[in-house]
Amino acid sequence: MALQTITQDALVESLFEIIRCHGYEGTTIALLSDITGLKKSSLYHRFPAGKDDMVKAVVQYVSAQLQQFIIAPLLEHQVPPEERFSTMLVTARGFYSAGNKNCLLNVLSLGEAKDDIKTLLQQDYTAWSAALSALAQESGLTPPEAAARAEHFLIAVQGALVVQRLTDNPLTFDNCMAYQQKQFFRQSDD
Amino acid sequence: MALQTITQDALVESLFEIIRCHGYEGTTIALLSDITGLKKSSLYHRFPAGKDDMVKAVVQYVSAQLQQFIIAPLLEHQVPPEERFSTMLVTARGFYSAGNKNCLLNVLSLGEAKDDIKTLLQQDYTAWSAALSALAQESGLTPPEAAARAEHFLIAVQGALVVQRLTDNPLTFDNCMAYQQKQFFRQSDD
DNA sequence: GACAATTTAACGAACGATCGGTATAATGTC
DNA sequence: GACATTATACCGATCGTTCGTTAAATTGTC
Repeated sequence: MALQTITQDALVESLFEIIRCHGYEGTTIALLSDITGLKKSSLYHRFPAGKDDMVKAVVQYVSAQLQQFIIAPLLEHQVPPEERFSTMLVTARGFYSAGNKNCLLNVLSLGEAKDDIKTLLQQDYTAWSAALSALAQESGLTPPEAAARAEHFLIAVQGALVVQRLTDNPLTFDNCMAYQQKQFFRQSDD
Repeated sequence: MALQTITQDALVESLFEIIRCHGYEGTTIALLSDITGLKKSSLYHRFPAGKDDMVKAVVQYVSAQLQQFIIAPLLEHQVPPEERFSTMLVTARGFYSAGNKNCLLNVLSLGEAKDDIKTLLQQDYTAWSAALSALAQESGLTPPEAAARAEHFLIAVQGALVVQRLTDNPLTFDNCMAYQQKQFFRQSDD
């Protein structure tokens, strides 16, 4: 096999950064070619089904990352719940570059991506939410209240990313996450 | 003057609905033409500077709507703060169709819209946030805490819209707003 | 009020550029 | 030489945009 100039993983990682920044319609094959350094034909060699194939590979890559570095650590029963939550916050902060990079869930659910791609995004959200809900239940909350906390937190994540992008205030995400950490484990009051 | 087949206001309203749904790159002149009923060349007659001109008109239209129906009522000093907040929630719910329609602030800040357009969006966010902050101060909060409440609320709005679009759960927005109303006027606890 | 001159709105057709995609030839490695 | 990979060239379709024209309403002049 001839030597690959770039590994598939590194390539998908590049595609991911472009798509999360430019969205589905804003991401053109020419742009992908420019940034990855691979000519169009090489991209089509790697992804025979074209643009949708590339997007789907990126979504699957992100799903795997989410599962491995966010969801799995959330379910580590030997670690205290508060510590697992803090670990997740650190990981998520890195994933979103302290709130300066967009979430693929927002970007691709807005665009005209195909339905099977949107289904994958929905599954990612559901998985993250379920892990958070399980964590909240471990800390003593009822199932419905745990589900509400999980949803509130993920709403805060998505909202903080939007607002930070809107305002250029680099502390929006961090401030919001610090507040959410307190809220997530607060005493039940409603 | 030759008779207009559609008023400028109705035209901009149509453009707004298309752009908030398809985003900047996803909105093509052909699509605008199909939905408004005006041919492409007629759209250029109304908006000589082209697509950016149309987008800017939409943003200015939304800014005016925001000012008139959201911000001004928030600052009506003769009405109790809680009532003004409730009124805003009703208006915002209609504006976002109970969470089923996107916010232009999110959609256009993601796309490759020109910088002057993004500046307008930023001003809209700032104006809304400032009005909320003033309201929170009226209800007895310190300026920094009032600003934090305003930001938290707008983060919740943006986040709820993203999550509802992601999950197809039609109650996400309403549930989130009901929770935020309680949070906005709660006793200071941090 | 009659009627030419002007302005406005809308249109069909076409522009160059770029879109996503596809051949086919050249390259490099074993 | 076999074969995976990359490069060159090209395709039809669509992108945003511009042009030239027509029809209708307004304005100016008598």
